[in-house]
Amino acid sequence: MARPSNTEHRRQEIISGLMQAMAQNGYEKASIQSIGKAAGLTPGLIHYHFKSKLEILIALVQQLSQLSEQRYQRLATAQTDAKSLLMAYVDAMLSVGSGSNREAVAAWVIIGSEAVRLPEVRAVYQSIINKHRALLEDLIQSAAMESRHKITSDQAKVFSLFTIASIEGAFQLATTVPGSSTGQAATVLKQALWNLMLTA
Amino acid sequence: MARPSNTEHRRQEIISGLMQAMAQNGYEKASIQSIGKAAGLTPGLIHYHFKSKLEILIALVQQLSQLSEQRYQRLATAQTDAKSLLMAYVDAMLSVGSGSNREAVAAWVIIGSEAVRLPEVRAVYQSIINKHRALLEDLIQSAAMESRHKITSDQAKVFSLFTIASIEGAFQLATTVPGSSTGQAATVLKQALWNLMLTA
Amino acid sequence: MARPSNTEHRRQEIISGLMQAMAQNGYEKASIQSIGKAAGLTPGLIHYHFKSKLEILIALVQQLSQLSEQRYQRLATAQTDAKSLLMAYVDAMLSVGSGSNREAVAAWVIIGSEAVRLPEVRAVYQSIINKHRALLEDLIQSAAMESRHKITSDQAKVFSLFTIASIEGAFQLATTVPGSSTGQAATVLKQALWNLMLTA
Amino acid sequence: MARPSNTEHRRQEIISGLMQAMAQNGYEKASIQSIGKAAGLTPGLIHYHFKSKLEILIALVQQLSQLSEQRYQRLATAQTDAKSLLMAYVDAMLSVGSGSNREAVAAWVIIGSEAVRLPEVRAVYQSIINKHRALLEDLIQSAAMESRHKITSDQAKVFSLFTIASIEGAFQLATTVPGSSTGQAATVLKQALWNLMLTA
DNA sequence: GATGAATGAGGGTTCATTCAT
DNA sequence: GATGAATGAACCCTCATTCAT
Repeated sequence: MARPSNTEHRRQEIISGLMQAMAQNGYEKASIQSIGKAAGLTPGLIHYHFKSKLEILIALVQQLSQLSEQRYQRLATAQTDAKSLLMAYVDAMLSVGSGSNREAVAAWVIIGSEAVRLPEVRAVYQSIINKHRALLEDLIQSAAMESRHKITSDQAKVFSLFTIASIEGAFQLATTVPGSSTGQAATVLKQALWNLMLTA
Repeated sequence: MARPSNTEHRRQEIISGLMQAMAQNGYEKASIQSIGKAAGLTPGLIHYHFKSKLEILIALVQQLSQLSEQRYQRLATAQTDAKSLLMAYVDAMLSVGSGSNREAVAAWVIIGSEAVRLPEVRAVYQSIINKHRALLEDLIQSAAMESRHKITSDQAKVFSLFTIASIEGAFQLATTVPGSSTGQAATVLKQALWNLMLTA
Repeated sequence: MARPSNTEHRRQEIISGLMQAMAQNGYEKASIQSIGKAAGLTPGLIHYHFKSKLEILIALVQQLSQLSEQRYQRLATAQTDAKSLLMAYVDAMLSVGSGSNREAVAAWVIIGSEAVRLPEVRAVYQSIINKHRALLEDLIQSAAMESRHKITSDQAKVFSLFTIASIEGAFQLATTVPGSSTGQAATVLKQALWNLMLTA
Repeated sequence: MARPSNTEHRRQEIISGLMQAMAQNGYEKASIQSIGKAAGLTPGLIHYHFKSKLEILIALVQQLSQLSEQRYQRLATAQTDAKSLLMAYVDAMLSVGSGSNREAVAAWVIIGSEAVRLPEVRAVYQSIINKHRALLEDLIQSAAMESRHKITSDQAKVFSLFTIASIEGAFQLATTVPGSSTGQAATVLKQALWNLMLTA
């Protein structure tokens, strides 16, 4: 009797459409029209599934966050010691190679700058960053303990933020500067982070 | 009698107006009207001094770049050894404290994301980054030589990019995440960079 | 086995839904969605029972008219003399106290203004007003005769229109101006109307 | 040097355009396009002079209120006694005959119903009504005193509201019911009001 | 140099209505 | 009867840019 719902599927299409449009033109210039064209949907339908363009953006932010977390979880299961877990984190964040991921990285860079002005985006962005901070502090403390180094809580916090900053910056450069690769960034960051912990 | 030209002054006011408006609302939402309000000028006058809104943005990018270079030059003159020069570079980039500089940092973060989609901005952004890369490679090589460490050209390149990424990322976090400071970032980055060079 | 028709029940729910939505947002802003939400029905179902939104409005107009007529009939049966019938008419129109009736009054005020522009609404509205005019003229003539006053047909017409105008205006004020009550309006109108007839 | 401002003139054109469009199609259906067509202006220009459509409506409400007050002031200067002043008030409100005034009356009826749902309109509408209430109470008290009748403050209040209701209702009928004229309404209302005061 | 009115294109969003299920 | 996805047109509004003054 009732028509079956395809909302989840459509929402996913729309979110992907925004990601594509955003990677090319930024958020403001990613018009509902262009999102619709990328997703093969009409503007009216997009607003049937999302109340506003901002809501699509929020959904995209959350999805990108989930994907990177999944990448970490996948890499993490293979590790046995704490140091490897920490390194796996860096790899999970920066090992983005495929074509669709280029769009994801570009979208994430743009999200970072939208977080500057859009309170709703900023809120979600901050909560994601804070989740990463907490995770990283744990990883750093565990790795330090494992290798019998003393690290204060403050140092763990600072190293954690530094790690995140390096990753975000690597995304920025990877998106805008030819000849910069996130892969190399991962290698250096892992080295730098470990050095920091040893010399703390 | 012709009145004395105040073009340069006006252009400066307009550039500052864009910076303020952009720090609050991003580039796309920084309307000519809002730039005018921030600068105390009318829309018509803005287009008298700049052909287009994009031209103002380009001018702002160049100006912010010059300002950071001047900060470095000022710090550099006080240094005598190569390591100190390298450290001075990091400090110059990240020692941004005053209120008006908060706007500059926010504007720079937004510029980074506009570089993703606007070819003209990307071109200028890349040339700035490349200038920094070249400078940093020199600084790193010099500092390494000074302390009698061997660093390959490739390593210098990678360290240089990593340094820039960490700085850009620190700007991003400083603008969007409370509790993150560029000052702390400078301290850690200097430590990390020096460690990298020693263990290279 | 055919399921028993609930069309009449559904139609009634939809009409009530429009009344609620209209009282809050006016006719134009009473979307099919909002009517559906107020009635607990889906947009598709509403269009199954009504060809168009305008049709629902027409049905509401007629229903409100019937309700007020029923109120009059109920009050009228208790009266024995012509003057009391006339007063009962005024009371029936203006004695609207309960909460759901606040919505009815608001809806009626809005209907009055929709009658300005929508020919279909205007036609129904006019026929309702004309029915009231005819009834009132009769009531006035009867009451006048009963008390042995001579009233011309023209005077009856004018008094009748004046009465209706006072009632409609009382609705308008009751809906928009705090401190105005239809109850007080009824008292004064009855007094004024009777005076008019005596001094005619 | 500077271009002379024609804002006031344009604003007036726009307000008149809204009045025309509203009288025909109501407020919601009076699109910025249709207002522009009525005024010979482009939509963009309308928004240059008014921040929003609602702002135009508010301006129209205030203007209509001022016009009716001016009509009263003009009639009032010719009067010497209090009763005549009171009657002049009724005449000023209801003596609207010319073609452009038909539009004004229709617009006012629609405004009354928009006051039901738009808080900003309601606020202005209420303040206008309250100004009239205060004026009418004064006029009624003065006329009563002049003719040596005692009227309580409460009675004056109630008569004042009743008068306003009758006027608003007369507008409603004049706009939607053929054969109803505000002129006749004025005659009856004056008679009714005076009777009320004498028999109070 | 400077003003501010004016344009025109395009933006996000709403919504009555239709229709496959 | 009932659902809810889908459409397409229209709406209000924003804005970079132009230009007469």
